[in-house]
Amino acid sequence: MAQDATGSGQKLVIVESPAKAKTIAGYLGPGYVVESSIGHIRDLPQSASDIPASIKGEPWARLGVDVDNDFTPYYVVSSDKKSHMTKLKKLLKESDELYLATDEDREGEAIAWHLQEELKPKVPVHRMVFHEITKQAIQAAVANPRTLDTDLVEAQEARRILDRLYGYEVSPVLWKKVMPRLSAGRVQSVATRLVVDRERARIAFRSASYWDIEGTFDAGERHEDRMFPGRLHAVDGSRVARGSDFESTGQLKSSGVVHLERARAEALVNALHDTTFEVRSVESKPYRRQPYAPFRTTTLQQEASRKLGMTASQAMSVAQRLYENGFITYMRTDSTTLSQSAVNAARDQVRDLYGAEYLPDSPRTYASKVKNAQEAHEAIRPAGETFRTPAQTGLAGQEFRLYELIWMRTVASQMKDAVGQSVSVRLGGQASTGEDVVFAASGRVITFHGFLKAYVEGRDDESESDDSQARLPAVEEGDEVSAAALQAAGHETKPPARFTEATLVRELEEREIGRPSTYASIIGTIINRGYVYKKGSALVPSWVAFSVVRLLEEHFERLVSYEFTAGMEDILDEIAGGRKDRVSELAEFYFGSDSVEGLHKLVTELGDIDARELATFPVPDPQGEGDHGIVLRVGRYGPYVEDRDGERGNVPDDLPPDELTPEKARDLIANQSGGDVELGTHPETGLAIVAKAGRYGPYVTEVLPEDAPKKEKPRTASLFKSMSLEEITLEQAVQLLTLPRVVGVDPESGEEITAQNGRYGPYLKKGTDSRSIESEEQLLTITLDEALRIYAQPKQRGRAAANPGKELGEDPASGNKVTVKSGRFGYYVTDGEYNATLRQGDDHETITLDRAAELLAEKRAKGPAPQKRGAKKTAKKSTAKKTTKKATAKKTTAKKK
DNA sequence: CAGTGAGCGAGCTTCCGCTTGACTT
Repeated sequence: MAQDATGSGQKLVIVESPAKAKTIAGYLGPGYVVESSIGHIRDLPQSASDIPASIKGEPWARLGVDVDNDFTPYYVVSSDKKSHMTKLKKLLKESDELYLATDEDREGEAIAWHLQEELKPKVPVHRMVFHEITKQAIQAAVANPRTLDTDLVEAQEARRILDRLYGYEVSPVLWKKVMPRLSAGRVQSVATRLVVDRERARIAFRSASYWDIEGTFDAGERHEDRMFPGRLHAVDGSRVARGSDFESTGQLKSSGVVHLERARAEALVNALHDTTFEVRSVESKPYRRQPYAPFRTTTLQQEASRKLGMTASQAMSVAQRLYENGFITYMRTDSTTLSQSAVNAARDQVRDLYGAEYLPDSPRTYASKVKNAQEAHEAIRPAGETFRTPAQTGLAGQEFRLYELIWMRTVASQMKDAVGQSVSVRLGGQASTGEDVVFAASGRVITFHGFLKAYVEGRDDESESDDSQARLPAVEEGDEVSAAALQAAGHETKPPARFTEATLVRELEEREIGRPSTYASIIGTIINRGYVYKKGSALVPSWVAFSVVRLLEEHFERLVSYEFTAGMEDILDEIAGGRKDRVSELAEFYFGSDSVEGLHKLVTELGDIDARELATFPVPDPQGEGDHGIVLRVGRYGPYVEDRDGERGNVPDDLPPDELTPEKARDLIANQSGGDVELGTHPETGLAIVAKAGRYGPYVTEVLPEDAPKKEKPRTASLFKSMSLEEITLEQAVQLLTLPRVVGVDPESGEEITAQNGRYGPYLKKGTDSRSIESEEQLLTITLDEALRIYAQPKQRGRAAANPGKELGEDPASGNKVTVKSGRFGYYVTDGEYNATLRQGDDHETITLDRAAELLAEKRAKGPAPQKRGAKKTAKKSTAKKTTKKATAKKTTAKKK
């Protein structure tokens, strides 16, 4: 069995993170070599270049999963992990035993399994697990190993394969129907939908305005806090409406409340000038607040955002540095549990810093708030068996501030509750106009601050936080109180706030979507795809996101339902428990069942997805002006608005969807034509000449009279590269419009030679024979003699003449000359017969003959001409071609930007 | 989204989760 063993007695322990390896090595001592896997070591092929040759020809190669044979996944060692795997193999060779000590969760178990598959150990293998990194825990773990949990690995593979099928099958639908390079996925699509849904709610929102009275009251000089604020609460026994009494439609939803308008509120203020108020009631309730649980990834991200203004990824990268340098425990965790030694350290610090009266009798524990928590790690806390105070760390800047936050939160989590009294006072009085009015004042007195002494959580809105509320004087029922100031105050109900990074992450976590290691990058994904952009800290969806979300909702409803992931988690749990089978679950997802429509069918039957319809939205109409007939369309070149007459206007990329109104749209349409530069009238035709910015760049055109026959098209001409919209003169425009210009007649053939500008630059044309010329200016100046001289030369075909390329040498296979050339799709090598585009990682400057020969050989292997391989294949080919066309068009515009 | 003239090689995009550096600015 241990024939390869060295007899050295050395044991190899593999964990996931290098920082962890370092710490654990210290706890295990000599005889153990601790290395890390640095996360996952292999994965399904990510792109075409990763696909192993053995499966390249398969129809499912693109997926990396053999959907027809039990969804067998094909894994490849990621290129950046190859050298690391060599190192691990070498270490294993020198060892007698292998401990797979990856995290004890679904992904960790899978990493352990992949390691075993890839390392093929011939020595005994143990699975070792621990949930906290203390000497005790580590030594206990190494003494009590178990075996690999293959059901858990199955669950991970199911998760991985499902995500691949979802992502790699649905994304191409978006390329075809919306735009190339878009993406869909179990997590990102729901995240995008959340942002879009919120924007929809904002668009549908109708604000309501309401008034009340703000007062400052004076309880008299015998009170310490004599002045206190109060707000109008009721008039003649009916409660005054406040924000929460209104629907999002602006309608009042509560009955029996008075909706105060400005005039009534101001009249009341006047009628209360001489009123003396009486305390009608004083209600006091005990107040008690428990400390917050220690940080996990999402709560750390939220507080770092609220208190330190960090983005989710900034918070994570600062935390990463703290972790690597041994200041905090692992920062990607869904657990709020503290190890015993951490609890002790926190309690010690409470006693030292705040005194024993702040220390609860027994340690506090926090139940997990996360339903699918995998609890492979501790909560995020200061590292070590005793905590360093921030000052003792020697840290500075962001690292200091984040450490301080983590330290305070951890210590506070082991402190006593804050207790006090919440007091609510009602003041009554009579207006001179006869109404009975009631004002309300509320306050809080904290008698014991408890944990609030150490830590107060930030708020997303500016409502009162836990430690700040007005103090009220100790008034009693029947006391007289005067109003020091009264003022009518107007309010408006506000639409639901946009998500920020932090609130979106919190929402995703609550819906069990995404994992601690991915929360920050989800934001990056939806921003990079152009689904969402940041306006300050708010996340605003683009119109493309509206299109994509609508397509997914209408055709892949289940996949973007907010419950999909939760349902998947349940199934994965069943698989992990050995009660369900990976293959049949994936088969149901992909091929469907009686109750579920399969993904495969959905993505192959796209005929009824009407792309134009999906990309068309009526412009929101908050004023209710009725049928304004203006729509927004998401076009290839971005969003634009179009009115009934087909007049269009570009919508700026940074105009938030909820700010687009019919009025704004009309503005955009008007400005579109207003953006044209009127140059004057043509001296001969009398027509107005305008310069415009067009799809192919700036151009000039003439404005035909309204009554001109439809057939008649205005003359147009692109500006020369030396001209600009700002500087062009009428004279230049008139000259441009003379193009195409007749240069003369070829005496030999009798054909007319003309000079004009075209797609590929300036050229001459004689019948069907065309020749490029050097400069645009020549279009206006070239003489017949010069033109004839050009035609006397043989036609230079292709780029070959202009760009002969660089010769590399002779192809050993064909014996042909191999050259590198630059073409429409970038650089390629050719041997005169076959052409092969350079791949990612190839460089046209440095490419060698060998590499070129390799590329050409691959090309040759594919056969000379595309072979017919049955009707199905041909059909597929034609759709592929269509996307190609789209992609090229998109590229052109992208460049222009 | 203005309208032009030929002809040259297609190949690839995309998912979620685990981890760090290696990059550039």
